[in-house]
Amino acid sequence: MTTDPGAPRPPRSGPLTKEAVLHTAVAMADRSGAGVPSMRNLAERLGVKAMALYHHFRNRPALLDGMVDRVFGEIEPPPEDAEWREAMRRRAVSMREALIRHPWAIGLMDSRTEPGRATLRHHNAVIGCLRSGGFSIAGAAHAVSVLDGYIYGFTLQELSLPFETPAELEDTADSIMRGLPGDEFPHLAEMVADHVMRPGYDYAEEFGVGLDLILDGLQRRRESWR
Amino acid sequence: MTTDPGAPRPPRSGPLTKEAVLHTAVAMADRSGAGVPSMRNLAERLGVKAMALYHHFRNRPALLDGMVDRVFGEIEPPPEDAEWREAMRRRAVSMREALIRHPWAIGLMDSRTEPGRATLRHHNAVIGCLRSGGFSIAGAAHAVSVLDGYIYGFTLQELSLPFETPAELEDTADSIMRGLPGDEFPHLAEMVADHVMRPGYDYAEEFGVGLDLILDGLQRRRESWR
DNA sequence: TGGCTACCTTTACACTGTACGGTAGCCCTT
DNA sequence: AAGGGCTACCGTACAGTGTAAAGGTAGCCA
Repeated sequence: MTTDPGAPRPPRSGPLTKEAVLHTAVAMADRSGAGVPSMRNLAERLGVKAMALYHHFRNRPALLDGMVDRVFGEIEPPPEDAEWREAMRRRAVSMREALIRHPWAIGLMDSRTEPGRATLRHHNAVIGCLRSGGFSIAGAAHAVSVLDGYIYGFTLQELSLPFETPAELEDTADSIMRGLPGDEFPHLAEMVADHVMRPGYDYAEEFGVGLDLILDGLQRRRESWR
Repeated sequence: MTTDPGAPRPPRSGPLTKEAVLHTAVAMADRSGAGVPSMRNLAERLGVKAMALYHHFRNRPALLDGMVDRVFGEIEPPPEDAEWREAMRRRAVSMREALIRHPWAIGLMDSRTEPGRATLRHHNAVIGCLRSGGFSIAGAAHAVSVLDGYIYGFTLQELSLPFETPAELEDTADSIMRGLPGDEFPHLAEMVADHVMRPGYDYAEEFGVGLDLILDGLQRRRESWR
C-alpha cells in the first residue's frame, strides 16, 4: 500500500494553487509520521500527476521551503509593544508547539535556503519586540541567537526521543540499560534510575526550566549589551 | 558522474569490518557535502557490492547509528574531577566543532534510535562531572538539557546558513534584503544593515556569548536545584 | 482564425534501499 | 575423509524516488 492514509482523491474545482499544494503537503506530512510525502504521493492526493507540481514549484526543495514557511506562519509572533520577557516566553512556547505539531519541519531546517515571507515577518516581530524592550541591536542579536538555538535544539532532542508517553519512556529506558554492564556508566544509570524513571517524570517540563534560565540571563545582560 | 570523488577502490586485505565501513562512510560524508553516501556508492568505494554491507549492518539506519556514534566518540569528554564550569565549556566547544566537522550528523539526530557506546560513555562522563561539581541529580538533568539543547540548536542554525565566510554572508544578506519592500520588515533590515553587515562580524562568536549566559545561569542555580 | 499561455500528462532516465537466493571457502565434528 | 554448517560476499530483481524533455489541450486575446 503506497497511499494508504486518507481519502483517495478529492475532485478539485479549478486549477491547483501553490497554497493548496502546500496545505495538502503539510497535512500529509503531519499524519503518517513518515515525513514529507513524495512528489508522486502528494500529486495523487491532489488528483493530479507528479509533474503537475513542477508548474507551481521549481523543484522539491522549493516545495519544502514553502512548507517550512507555513510552519513559521503558525508561530504566534510577539506583539511589538508587549513586555519583552513575557512575550519571548510565549513565543518560545508557541514555537516549540508548532515544531511538535509538525515534527518533519525541524529536520528540514538544515537544508532550507531561502527564508519565506512568514519567516521574515516572524523574525522581524521578534527583533522589534526586543528592541522596544530596551535591547540594543547587538543585544537583540545575542538574544535571538540563544533563544532560537535553545528552542530548536531542545525540540530536536525531544522529537528524537523514541517514546512519547512516560510509560513508553520507562520501557525504553530500561531496555537500553539492560544489556549494559551496569557499572560501566554509573552516573547515567543513576540518573535513569533515580530521576527519569521516577513516577510522574515528564521531559517536556524541562523546556520551561531552561527557558527561564535563559530569560533570566537575558534580563541580567540587557543593559550591558550596548 | 556517480562516483566522482576520490579513489576508485583500494584493494582490501581480508574481509570488511564494521569499523572499516564506518570509517569510510564518515570520510565520504565529510567530503562531497552531499550527505551520507548511498549504499551502492559506499560499497563501491570499499571494493565491494552493495549487498555485502548488509552482512555487517542490519539495514541503513543501523549504519547511520554507527556513524553518529563515531561522531560522539570524537567529542572530548569532561574529566570527571575537573572544575565543572570550565569542563562544560570545553565540552560544548568540542561538541560544536565535531558537529561542524561532520555537518551531516546533526540532521541524522532526529531519526536515531539506539544510542551507541561512545554516546553513552560521553553522557555518562558529562553527568559525572556535573555531579562531582555539586549538582544534584535533578540539577544535572536540567543542566544537560539546556546545554545540549543549546549546542545542537545553535549548530543546527549555523550549519543551515547558506554561507561560510563573512564575505559570502554579505552577499547573501543583501540578496535577500533586495526585493523586499524594505519598510515591511524594518527591524530585520536594521539588524542586517547595522549589525550583520558590519565589517568583521562573525556569527561563530555568538556561540560563546550564549554559552556563557547559560553557564552563568547554571552556576547561579546549582545550589537551589535540589 | 491564429497564436499564446497556463496547466497537466506521458514517457523516460538514473538512482535509491533491500528482499531473496546463490556460491566459494573455511572450520568442526564424526 | 566426508559431510555439515558458518561466514562473507555476489547477482538479480522490485518497487520506489526526483525530474528532464516533450507533448497535449483548453481558454483567452488579437
